[in-house]
Amino acid sequence: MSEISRKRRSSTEVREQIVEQVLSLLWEHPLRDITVKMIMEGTGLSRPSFYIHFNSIPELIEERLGELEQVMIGTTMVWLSSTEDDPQILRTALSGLVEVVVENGATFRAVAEAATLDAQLAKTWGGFLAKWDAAVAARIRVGQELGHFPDVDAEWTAFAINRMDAAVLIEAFGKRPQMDPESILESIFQIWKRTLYSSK
Amino acid sequence: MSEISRKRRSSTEVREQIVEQVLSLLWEHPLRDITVKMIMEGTGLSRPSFYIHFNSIPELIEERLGELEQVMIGTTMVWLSSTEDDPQILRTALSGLVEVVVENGATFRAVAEAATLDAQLAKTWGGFLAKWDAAVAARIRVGQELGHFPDVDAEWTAFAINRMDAAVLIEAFGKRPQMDPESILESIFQIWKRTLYSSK
DNA sequence: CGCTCGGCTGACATACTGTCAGTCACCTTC
DNA sequence: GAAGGTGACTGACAGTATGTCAGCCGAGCG
Repeated sequence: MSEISRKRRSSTEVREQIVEQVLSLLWEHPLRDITVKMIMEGTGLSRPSFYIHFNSIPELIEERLGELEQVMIGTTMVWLSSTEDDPQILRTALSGLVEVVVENGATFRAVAEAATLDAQLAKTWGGFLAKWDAAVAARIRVGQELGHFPDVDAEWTAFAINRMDAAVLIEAFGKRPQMDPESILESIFQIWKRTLYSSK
Repeated sequence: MSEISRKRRSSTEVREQIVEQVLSLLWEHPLRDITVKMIMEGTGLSRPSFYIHFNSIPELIEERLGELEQVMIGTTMVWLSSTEDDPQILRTALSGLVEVVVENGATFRAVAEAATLDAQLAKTWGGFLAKWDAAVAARIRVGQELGHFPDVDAEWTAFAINRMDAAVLIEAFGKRPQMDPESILESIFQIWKRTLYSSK
């Protein structure tokens, strides 16, 4: 009998490996099929080890959402903070959004799926969307005050059009094969543009 | 000890009672909190009895979706089959849609939630949405041929705007307290109108 | 009256989750 | 280099849900 000498690794090292494993599983399976057992089989560690590093699968996914949120704010700030009457700025922002979701579609899909499974993530995801609603509504109001945008209700319009973005991007890029990014970008951009910049 | 004399009821009678029980639970709890045990406690029958009438909770929900689909087709046909260049017809159709979801919001929310839990319902829900995509895309093409609608991509636009409707209506009316139907109708109507009838 | 049909149930097998006492590798300190 | 602490790690367990099945029993039929 050979003695197996176990190597100890740093906590962050293992965490990263688990995350990597989850992300790779997410591209191949819906969240409902992913178990802690399945995740840990890909790491050479036991199932309980998962709980040393994360409290649950939804919590792990929630962490990823937080990281992606930063990136998304960065790519859309160009439009949110602009005051010009130029739809191309909006297009740039939406294009950045599309790029982020094309890269991380499985994570976003998992967030949406896990939100129906886990009360905590449901709350976080709802808050995430609400933040966008508020930001877009504020931008619409600025455009209206400057006479650029039509007199639609800023809050409800932001709500509706953000839900479109979320649903479309997740369905289009949440699993492989993904839909064509150019076509998706063009179609949602047209809807945004016609809704807000129709006077042009 | 008193002997409890059990009454036998017809299968359809029990089925209806179970459905009723599920619908009432759905208005008060997210689907993830609803168990077969919880459902059957409200009926005076044992848990296994559930499986005599339904194979699973998602399957029960799927049945309800089928019934609602018929109603929805009825309320939207007025626009889908029209050839006039009048956004008020669209508004009537959307108004009917809003009404159906206001009444049955919990069911639609449950469908969306169960779609992430159950492969079969995921397929049905995807097919349901795809049917609407095709119908709306066809209507857009008709409008374009008549010179009423702008030259957007019919398929992708239908896809995007339908996803908006589904996400908005479910979030707005899927749980109580519901959002204001008039405001929601107005906001999604404006987006549809500006996207398709912008020349007006 | 006996027989069958079908609604119904207790009990079981299975699967996943989350926890905990206890083990073991590695690092510090003396 | 021995002692001791820290923290990663695991086997085993408890809890809870699902779906199934052999068999019970009420109702209607011949």
